[in-house]
Amino acid sequence: MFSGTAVYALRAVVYLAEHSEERPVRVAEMAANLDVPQNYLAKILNELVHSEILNSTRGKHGGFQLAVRPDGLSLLAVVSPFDRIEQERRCLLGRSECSDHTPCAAHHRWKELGTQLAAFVQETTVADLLGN
Amino acid sequence: MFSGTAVYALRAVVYLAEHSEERPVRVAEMAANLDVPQNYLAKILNELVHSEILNSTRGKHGGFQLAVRPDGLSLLAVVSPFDRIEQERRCLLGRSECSDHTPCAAHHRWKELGTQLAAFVQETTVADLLGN
DNA sequence: CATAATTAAGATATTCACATGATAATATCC
DNA sequence: GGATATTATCATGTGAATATCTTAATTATG
Repeated sequence: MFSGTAVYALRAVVYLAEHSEERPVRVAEMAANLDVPQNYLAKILNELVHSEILNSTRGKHGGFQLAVRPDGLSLLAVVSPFDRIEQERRCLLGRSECSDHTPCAAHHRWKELGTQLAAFVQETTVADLLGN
Repeated sequence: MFSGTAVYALRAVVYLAEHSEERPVRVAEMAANLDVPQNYLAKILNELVHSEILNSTRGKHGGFQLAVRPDGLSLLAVVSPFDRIEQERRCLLGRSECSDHTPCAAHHRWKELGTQLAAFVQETTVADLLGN
Protein backbone atom coordinates (compact mmCIF):
# COMPACT_ATOMS: atom_id res chain seq x y z
CA MET A 1 0.00 0.00 0.00
CA PHE A 2 2.84 2.35 0.90
CA SER A 3 6.36 2.38 -0.48
CA GLY A 4 9.19 1.28 1.75
CA THR A 5 10.43 4.83 1.96
CA ALA A 6 7.04 6.04 3.16
CA VAL A 7 6.95 3.40 5.89
CA TYR A 8 10.41 4.50 7.01
CA ALA A 9 9.11 8.04 7.24
CA LEU A 10 6.15 6.94 9.34
CA ARG A 11 8.32 4.95 11.68
CA ALA A 12 10.71 7.86 12.06
CA VAL A 13 7.96 10.36 12.79
CA VAL A 14 6.42 8.07 15.39
CA TYR A 15 9.81 7.64 17.01
CA LEU A 16 10.31 11.39 17.17
CA ALA A 17 6.85 11.88 18.61
CA GLU A 18 7.86 9.57 21.42
CA HIS A 19 11.42 10.78 21.99
CA SER A 20 11.98 14.32 20.78
CA GLU A 21 9.81 16.21 23.20
CA GLU A 22 12.79 17.67 25.03
CA ARG A 23 15.95 17.27 23.05
CA PRO A 24 16.73 16.64 19.37
CA VAL A 25 17.33 13.04 18.38
CA ARG A 26 20.35 12.02 16.30
CA VAL A 27 20.01 10.08 13.07
CA ALA A 28 22.31 7.35 14.34
CA GLU A 29 20.09 6.68 17.31
CA MET A 30 16.98 6.52 15.17
CA ALA A 31 18.59 4.34 12.52
CA ALA A 32 19.70 1.87 15.14
CA ASN A 33 16.33 1.70 16.85
CA LEU A 34 14.20 1.67 13.72
CA ASP A 35 16.39 -0.67 11.70
CA VAL A 36 16.70 1.71 8.79
CA PRO A 37 19.95 2.43 6.90
CA GLN A 38 21.39 5.54 8.48
CA ASN A 39 22.29 7.51 5.40
CA TYR A 40 19.03 6.68 3.74
CA LEU A 41 17.13 7.72 6.82
CA ALA A 42 19.03 11.00 6.87
CA LYS A 43 17.76 11.79 3.41
CA ILE A 44 14.20 10.95 4.33
CA LEU A 45 14.39 13.10 7.44
CA ASN A 46 15.77 15.92 5.39
CA GLU A 47 12.79 15.78 3.05
CA LEU A 48 10.49 15.90 6.04
CA VAL A 49 12.31 19.02 7.20
CA HIS A 50 11.65 20.61 3.82
CA SER A 51 8.00 19.62 4.20
CA GLU A 52 8.03 21.47 7.53
CA ILE A 53 7.11 18.36 9.44
CA LEU A 54 10.44 18.21 11.28
CA ASN A 55 12.95 20.70 12.58
CA SER A 56 16.65 20.04 12.45
CA THR A 57 19.55 21.53 14.32
CA ARG A 58 23.12 20.93 13.22
CA GLY A 59 26.27 20.60 15.18
CA LYS A 60 26.93 19.16 18.54
CA HIS A 61 23.77 18.29 20.43
CA GLY A 62 21.91 18.59 17.14
CA GLY A 63 19.33 16.28 15.70
CA PHE A 64 15.73 16.16 14.60
CA GLN A 65 12.52 17.11 16.33
CA LEU A 66 8.86 17.14 15.41
CA ALA A 67 7.81 20.56 14.19
CA VAL A 68 4.10 20.02 14.80
CA ARG A 69 1.94 18.28 17.35
CA PRO A 70 1.36 14.59 16.69
CA ASP A 71 -2.41 14.99 16.83
CA GLY A 72 -2.27 17.59 14.11
CA LEU A 73 -0.08 15.57 11.78
CA SER A 74 -1.95 13.34 9.36
CA LEU A 75 -0.43 10.24 7.87
CA LEU A 76 -1.10 11.79 4.49
CA ALA A 77 1.20 14.68 5.29
CA VAL A 78 4.00 12.34 6.33
CA VAL A 79 3.65 10.06 3.36
CA SER A 80 2.88 12.44 0.53
CA PRO A 81 6.45 13.62 -0.09
CA PHE A 82 7.23 10.03 -1.06
CA ASP A 83 4.07 8.39 -2.41
CA ARG A 84 1.46 9.81 -4.72
CA ILE A 85 -1.40 8.01 -3.08
CA GLU A 86 -4.11 10.05 -4.72
CA GLN A 87 -3.42 8.13 -7.90
CA GLU A 88 -4.53 4.91 -6.23
CA ARG A 89 -8.11 5.75 -6.98
CA ARG A 90 -8.03 5.04 -10.70
CA CYS A 91 -9.79 2.29 -12.59
CA LEU A 92 -8.92 -1.20 -11.56
CA LEU A 93 -7.98 -2.12 -15.11
CA GLY A 94 -5.95 1.02 -15.71
CA ARG A 95 -8.44 2.34 -18.21
CA SER A 96 -8.29 6.08 -18.36
CA GLU A 97 -11.95 6.94 -17.99
CA CYS A 98 -13.69 3.76 -17.01
CA SER A 99 -15.47 5.35 -14.15
CA ASP A 100 -17.41 8.15 -15.70
CA HIS A 101 -18.67 6.67 -18.92
CA THR A 102 -19.10 2.94 -18.60
CA PRO A 103 -18.45 1.70 -15.09
CA CYS A 104 -18.05 -2.03 -14.81
CA ALA A 105 -19.85 -3.99 -12.16
CA ALA A 106 -16.85 -4.01 -9.85
CA HIS A 107 -16.03 -0.38 -10.27
CA HIS A 108 -18.16 1.06 -7.52
CA ARG A 109 -16.90 -1.25 -4.83
CA TRP A 110 -13.36 -0.69 -6.01
CA LYS A 111 -13.76 3.05 -5.90
CA GLU A 112 -15.21 2.79 -2.43
CA LEU A 113 -12.09 1.02 -1.27
CA GLY A 114 -9.97 3.83 -2.65
CA THR A 115 -12.14 6.39 -0.95
CA GLN A 116 -11.79 4.62 2.37
CA LEU A 117 -8.04 4.48 2.02
CA ALA A 118 -7.92 8.18 1.26
CA ALA A 119 -10.09 8.93 4.28
CA PHE A 120 -7.87 6.79 6.46
CA VAL A 121 -4.66 8.59 5.63
CA GLN A 122 -6.31 11.97 5.91
CA GLU A 123 -8.08 11.41 9.20
CA THR A 124 -5.54 9.29 11.02
CA THR A 125 -2.84 11.24 12.81
CA VAL A 126 0.53 10.29 14.15
CA ALA A 127 -0.98 10.50 17.61
CA ASP A 128 -3.15 7.53 16.68
CA LEU A 129 -0.03 5.46 16.13
CA LEU A 130 1.48 6.09 19.53
CA GLY A 131 1.13 4.24 22.75
CA ASN A 132 2.36 0.80 21.88
CA MET B 1 -2.71 -1.26 -5.12
CA PHE B 2 -1.71 -3.77 -7.80
CA SER B 3 1.56 -3.94 -9.69
CA GLY B 4 1.60 -3.01 -13.34
CA THR B 5 2.15 -6.63 -14.25
CA ALA B 6 -0.93 -7.69 -12.31
CA VAL B 7 -3.05 -5.08 -14.07
CA TYR B 8 -1.78 -6.38 -17.40
CA ALA B 9 -2.87 -9.84 -16.37
CA LEU B 10 -6.31 -8.60 -15.43
CA ARG B 11 -6.75 -6.76 -18.69
CA ALA B 12 -5.62 -9.80 -20.64
CA VAL B 13 -7.97 -12.16 -18.82
CA VAL B 14 -10.89 -9.80 -19.37
CA TYR B 15 -10.03 -9.59 -23.03
CA LEU B 16 -9.94 -13.36 -23.33
CA ALA B 17 -13.23 -13.67 -21.53
CA GLU B 18 -14.73 -11.45 -24.19
CA HIS B 19 -12.97 -12.87 -27.25
CA SER B 20 -11.76 -16.43 -26.74
CA GLU B 21 -15.08 -18.22 -26.48
CA GLU B 22 -14.66 -19.88 -29.85
CA ARG B 23 -11.13 -19.65 -31.11
CA PRO B 24 -7.77 -19.00 -29.43
CA VAL B 25 -6.52 -15.43 -29.45
CA ARG B 26 -2.99 -14.58 -30.54
CA VAL B 27 -0.63 -12.56 -28.39
CA ALA B 28 -0.11 -10.01 -31.13
CA GLU B 29 -3.79 -9.24 -31.28
CA MET B 30 -4.08 -8.87 -27.53
CA ALA B 31 -0.96 -6.76 -27.24
CA ALA B 32 -2.25 -4.37 -29.86
CA ASN B 33 -5.69 -4.04 -28.33
CA LEU B 34 -4.59 -3.85 -24.71
CA ASP B 35 -1.59 -1.60 -25.28
CA VAL B 36 0.83 -3.96 -23.56
CA PRO B 37 4.32 -4.82 -24.87
CA GLN B 38 3.93 -8.04 -26.81
CA ASN B 39 6.87 -10.01 -25.44
CA TYR B 40 6.11 -8.96 -21.93
CA LEU B 41 2.49 -9.94 -22.34
CA ALA B 42 3.58 -13.34 -23.67
CA LYS B 43 5.45 -13.98 -20.44
CA ILE B 44 2.51 -12.98 -18.33
CA LEU B 45 0.17 -15.20 -20.31
CA ASN B 46 2.57 -18.05 -19.95
CA GLU B 47 2.53 -17.71 -16.20
CA LEU B 48 -1.25 -17.74 -16.27
CA VAL B 49 -1.08 -20.98 -18.25
CA HIS B 50 1.10 -22.48 -15.55
CA SER B 51 -1.45 -21.30 -13.01
CA GLU B 52 -4.08 -23.21 -15.03
CA ILE B 53 -6.07 -20.08 -15.66
CA LEU B 54 -5.41 -20.12 -19.41
CA ASN B 55 -4.90 -22.76 -22.06
CA SER B 56 -2.44 -22.29 -24.87
CA THR B 57 -2.12 -23.97 -28.23
CA ARG B 58 0.96 -23.51 -30.39
CA GLY B 59 1.37 -23.42 -34.10
CA LYS B 60 -0.84 -22.06 -36.79
CA HIS B 61 -4.26 -21.08 -35.49
CA GLY B 62 -2.85 -21.23 -32.01
CA GLY B 63 -3.26 -18.76 -29.19
CA PHE B 64 -4.65 -18.41 -25.70
CA GLN B 65 -8.03 -19.21 -24.23
CA LEU B 66 -9.60 -19.02 -20.82
CA ALA B 67 -9.40 -22.36 -19.06
CA VAL B 68 -12.19 -21.59 -16.59
CA ARG B 69 -15.48 -19.76 -16.64
CA PRO B 70 -15.24 -16.03 -15.94
CA ASP B 71 -17.74 -16.22 -13.10
CA GLY B 72 -15.60 -18.82 -11.38
CA LEU B 73 -12.35 -16.90 -11.72
CA SER B 74 -11.57 -14.55 -8.86
CA LEU B 75 -9.37 -11.51 -9.23
CA LEU B 76 -7.19 -13.01 -6.53
CA ALA B 77 -6.44 -16.02 -8.70
CA VAL B 78 -5.45 -13.83 -11.63
CA VAL B 79 -3.30 -11.51 -9.60
CA SER B 80 -1.63 -13.81 -7.12
CA PRO B 81 1.07 -15.17 -9.46
CA PHE B 82 2.40 -11.61 -9.64
CA ASP B 83 1.50 -9.80 -6.42
CA ARG B 84 1.70 -11.10 -2.89
CA ILE B 85 -1.36 -9.22 -1.76
CA GLU B 86 -1.75 -11.21 1.43
CA GLN B 87 1.24 -9.32 2.75
CA GLU B 88 -0.71 -6.07 2.47
CA ARG B 89 -2.40 -6.90 5.72
CA ARG B 90 0.61 -6.41 7.93
CA CYS B 91 1.21 -3.64 10.40
CA LEU B 92 1.12 -0.18 8.97
CA LEU B 93 4.53 0.56 10.43
CA GLY B 94 6.11 -2.66 9.23
CA ARG B 95 6.49 -3.97 12.74
CA SER B 96 6.50 -7.71 12.76
CA GLU B 97 3.90 -8.40 15.42
CA CYS B 98 2.24 -5.12 16.15
CA SER B 99 -1.20 -6.50 15.80
CA ASP B 100 -1.35 -9.29 18.30
CA HIS B 101 0.49 -7.87 21.26
CA THR B 102 0.14 -4.14 21.37
CA PRO B 103 -2.17 -2.82 18.71
CA CYS B 104 -2.01 0.90 18.19
CA ALA B 105 -5.11 3.01 17.90
CA ALA B 106 -5.00 3.04 14.14
CA HIS B 107 -4.34 -0.63 13.79
CA HIS B 108 -7.90 -1.84 13.80
CA ARG B 109 -9.09 0.48 11.11
CA TRP B 110 -6.02 -0.30 9.05
CA LYS B 111 -6.59 -3.98 9.39
CA GLU B 112 -10.18 -3.51 8.39
CA LEU B 113 -9.07 -1.87 5.19
CA GLY B 114 -6.84 -4.82 4.45
CA THR B 115 -9.65 -7.22 5.17
CA GLN B 116 -11.94 -5.40 2.80
CA LEU B 117 -9.33 -5.45 0.09
CA ALA B 118 -8.85 -9.16 0.58
CA ALA B 119 -12.59 -9.74 0.44
CA PHE B 120 -12.83 -7.71 -2.72
CA VAL B 121 -10.24 -9.67 -4.66
CA GLN B 122 -11.60 -12.97 -3.40
CA GLU B 123 -15.25 -12.29 -4.10
CA THR B 124 -15.02 -10.31 -7.30
CA THR B 125 -14.76 -12.43 -10.43
CA VAL B 126 -13.67 -11.67 -13.93
CA ALA B 127 -17.32 -11.80 -14.92
CA ASP B 128 -17.87 -8.72 -12.77
CA LEU B 129 -15.41 -6.80 -14.92
CA LEU B 130 -17.12 -7.54 -18.22
CA GLY B 131 -19.78 -5.63 -20.03
CA ASN B 132 -18.26 -2.25 -20.52
C1' DC C 1 40.26 29.27 17.59
C1' DA C 2 40.58 24.29 17.20
C1' DT C 3 38.21 20.20 17.56
C1' DA C 4 34.56 17.16 17.57
C1' DA C 5 29.75 16.22 16.56
C1' DT C 6 26.20 16.55 13.70
C1' DT C 7 23.02 17.53 9.61
C1' DA C 8 23.07 18.64 4.30
C1' DA C 9 23.94 17.36 -0.06
C1' DG C 10 25.78 15.30 -4.07
C1' DA C 11 27.77 11.31 -6.38
C1' DT C 12 27.77 6.61 -6.88
C1' DA C 13 26.19 1.74 -6.27
C1' DT C 14 22.66 -1.87 -5.98
C1' DT C 15 18.34 -4.10 -6.76
C1' DC C 16 14.19 -5.10 -8.89
C1' DA C 17 10.12 -4.39 -11.71
C1' DC C 18 9.48 -3.69 -16.30
C1' DA C 19 10.61 -4.31 -20.98
C1' DT C 20 12.99 -5.98 -25.22
C1' DG C 21 15.34 -9.21 -28.34
C1' DA C 22 16.63 -13.54 -30.06
C1' DT C 23 16.16 -18.37 -30.35
C1' DA C 24 13.88 -22.83 -29.62
C1' DA C 25 9.83 -25.80 -29.65
C1' DT C 26 5.52 -27.02 -31.59
C1' DA C 27 1.67 -27.24 -34.66
C1' DT C 28 -0.71 -26.45 -39.27
C1' DC C 29 -0.93 -26.40 -44.09
C1' DC C 30 0.39 -27.20 -48.79
C1' DG D 1 8.59 -32.94 -45.64
C1' DG D 2 9.26 -28.09 -46.06
C1' DA D 3 7.40 -23.50 -45.15
C1' DT D 4 5.04 -20.82 -41.98
C1' DA D 5 2.71 -19.32 -37.79
C1' DT D 6 2.55 -19.40 -33.21
C1' DT D 7 3.77 -20.12 -28.16
C1' DA D 8 7.91 -21.09 -24.84
C1' DT D 9 12.11 -19.81 -23.02
C1' DC D 10 16.33 -17.63 -22.18
C1' DA D 11 19.40 -13.66 -22.33
C1' DT D 12 19.89 -8.96 -22.10
C1' DG D 13 18.69 -4.00 -21.44
C1' DT D 14 16.53 0.06 -18.84
C1' DG D 15 14.79 3.07 -15.28
C1' DA D 16 13.24 3.97 -10.84
C1' DA D 17 13.37 2.95 -6.00
C1' DT D 18 16.49 1.84 -2.63
C1' DA D 19 20.92 2.16 -0.42
C1' DT D 20 25.75 3.65 0.33
C1' DC D 21 29.80 6.70 0.26
C1' DT D 22 32.05 10.97 0.52
C1' DT D 23 32.47 15.65 1.38
C1' DA D 24 30.68 20.13 2.82
C1' DA D 25 28.30 23.11 6.11
C1' DT D 26 27.05 24.21 10.71
C1' DT D 27 27.22 24.35 15.69
C1' DA D 28 28.79 23.54 20.65
C1' DT D 29 32.53 23.18 23.71
C1' DG D 30 36.89 23.64 25.93
